[in-house]
Amino acid sequence: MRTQVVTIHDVARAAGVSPATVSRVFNGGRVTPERAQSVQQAAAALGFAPNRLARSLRKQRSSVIALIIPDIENPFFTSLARGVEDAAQRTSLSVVLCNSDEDTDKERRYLEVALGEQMAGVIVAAASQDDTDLGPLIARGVPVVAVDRRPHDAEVDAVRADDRHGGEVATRHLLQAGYRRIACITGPEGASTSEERLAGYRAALHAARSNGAVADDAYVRHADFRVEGGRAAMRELLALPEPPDAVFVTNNLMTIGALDALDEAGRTPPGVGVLSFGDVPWASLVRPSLTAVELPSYELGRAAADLLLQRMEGGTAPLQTVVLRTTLQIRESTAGPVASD
Amino acid sequence: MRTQVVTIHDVARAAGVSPATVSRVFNGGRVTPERAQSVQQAAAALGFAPNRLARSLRKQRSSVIALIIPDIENPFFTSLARGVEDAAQRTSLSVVLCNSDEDTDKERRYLEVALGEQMAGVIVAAASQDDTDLGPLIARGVPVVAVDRRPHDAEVDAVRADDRHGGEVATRHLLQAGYRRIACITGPEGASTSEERLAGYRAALHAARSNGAVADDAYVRHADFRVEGGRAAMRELLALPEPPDAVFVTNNLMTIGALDALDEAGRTPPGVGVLSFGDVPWASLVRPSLTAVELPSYELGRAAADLLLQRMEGGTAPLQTVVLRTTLQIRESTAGPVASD
DNA sequence: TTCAGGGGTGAAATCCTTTTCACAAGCAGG
DNA sequence: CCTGCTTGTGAAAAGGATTTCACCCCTGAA
Repeated sequence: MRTQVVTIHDVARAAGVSPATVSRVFNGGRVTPERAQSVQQAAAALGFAPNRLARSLRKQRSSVIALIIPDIENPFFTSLARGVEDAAQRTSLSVVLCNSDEDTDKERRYLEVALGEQMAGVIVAAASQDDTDLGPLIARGVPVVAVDRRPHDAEVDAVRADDRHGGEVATRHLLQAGYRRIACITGPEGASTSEERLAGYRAALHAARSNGAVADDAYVRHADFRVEGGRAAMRELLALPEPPDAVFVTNNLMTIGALDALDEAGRTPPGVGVLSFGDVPWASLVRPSLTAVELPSYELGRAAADLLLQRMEGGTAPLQTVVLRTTLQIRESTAGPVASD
Repeated sequence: MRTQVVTIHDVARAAGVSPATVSRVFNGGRVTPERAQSVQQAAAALGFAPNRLARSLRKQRSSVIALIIPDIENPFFTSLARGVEDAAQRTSLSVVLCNSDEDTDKERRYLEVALGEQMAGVIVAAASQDDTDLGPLIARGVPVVAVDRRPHDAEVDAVRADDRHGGEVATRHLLQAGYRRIACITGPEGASTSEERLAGYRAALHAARSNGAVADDAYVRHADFRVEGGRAAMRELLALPEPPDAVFVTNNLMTIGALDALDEAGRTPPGVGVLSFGDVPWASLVRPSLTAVELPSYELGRAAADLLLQRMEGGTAPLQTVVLRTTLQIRESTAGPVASD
């Protein structure tokens, strides 16, 4: 298993030119056509593949961009990743995905990798609002775009959904459907999406107080954006002396858990209203069908990548925050409480 | 936005030593404790982060491994990715994920990246049995492990499931449940998993011919391992003059599509038996519950990573193929055809 | 006292490209 | 015929780490 590497020197020698010329052939310098051709031939014959490390080292910039997401098992993020990929596809950049697992340590390591590997750009859905430190990347001049979640005080371009507004619309819908004791299962306290969606929920409830709506923090649960967390939170809510008659769950996976817990307790929507922020994966299989705030996951990725590419091309426009709209899809799970309940 | 990079030289100067000594401090060479400490301090003070490109260039090997998967939106692969990550976690290696999207061109590009970036190792679930060329990586001495799908004639370690056996067991179960016109929706012709699961299905049917089972290739459909493909294939099957009374679908996403198509046609399991190879994501929400061949996705990733790490540590053992067992989980969707059907 | 051996150190080579710089040749215009 | 420009080219520097090699100093054994 010989590790015989073919370098630009070998190609140069074979083609009877200097390494500089070979480099120019591959990078669009001026070379006479015939010479270029003989270089091409030599390279092909020898099976030359440029050493990207050397290239990146010299150019001070590699040709891959990193996408750091907090949960690779959440279809929302994989769809977002597709958006990023498709946008990057049109350039010569490759996308590598890093899964921080909602763990700021893992995330830090990946950020270090991105910095140390001189990646051309970074798109990050931050694991934490506070502990995600984009400083080194920014100081080094690496373009960074925050997507979905916004790190607290970082000076970066951002692409996100209108979380607060979505939360408000969702909660108003539950109120209109006749639910009164509306609970909220939201994500970890550090995440901007958690907070904003919760804020929207609170605002809607607050506005409807005179209407008999119950605004009580006993109905608010912070979980971890995962199935298990949603299940546990829902169990807790169902165990309250006066259980909620509806629940607004701020992410898709937790909704799955919540539905499981409901099922376990023998309750089903819309007897207990269930509204998910973000579509549940393969929602078509779920009965009754789920009302959800539709989150433009793919477009978020797409927009983030576009913004990044723009920035990489040297755009000096002031920092932007792009906010994408969510839309409420009303389905069966929020048809209203049953009379006897 | 100054790109002031702190190099090992700067640290050396600040600590009053040579760059070689700084390198030794970070890589475990012999250095007197006090000197080591002053280097640490200088590095911390300057915010030194080693340039991983330079390091990898010199060492001829980077410290990231690539995992190339064909569909990032398939929970099977994301779970597998978790397995790989968790195994790599215990080392100093980082995992980057590349999504080939079942596209051999995209896959080729990622393989080039892996080669050009001198990645420490590659785990690949090949998009194609024939067009996936691992040759250059292998020639270069990069450890490679094939997972789930096996490229045709590549000389690599492999980790996969007992696809053929699983397919046979699944089909036998459908036969025992009383189904007779059993269709099979399988994946693209190039993929080893498609072929093997199909082979298992055929073997089981063949063995049961005397029993009234119909073994007819009109009941076999090749699709693309995605939801849409499964839906389209199921529609075709339902449009046959004599539609099948059960279907064995060789992957999870296609099963979702098939269920959609059944629903659309007003048919439901177990009236039409449905058996999925690979668990459907969040199967707990699906009614009736689905019989499935459970695929040890996480363990496949884990085992592949372990094998890779072993190989990277210079194991010179002969090439291995690890086959992990699948288990049939019998649930409601294959309870047997209704009498009138 | 001398010599062997080993630990700690720095200078310099090395990894492989890209890019700068200098130079030569060719050509047009004066 | 000479100047000035444009092109094409190769030598060499640069990018930032690791690693080899030579060296010094010290200890322990002969």
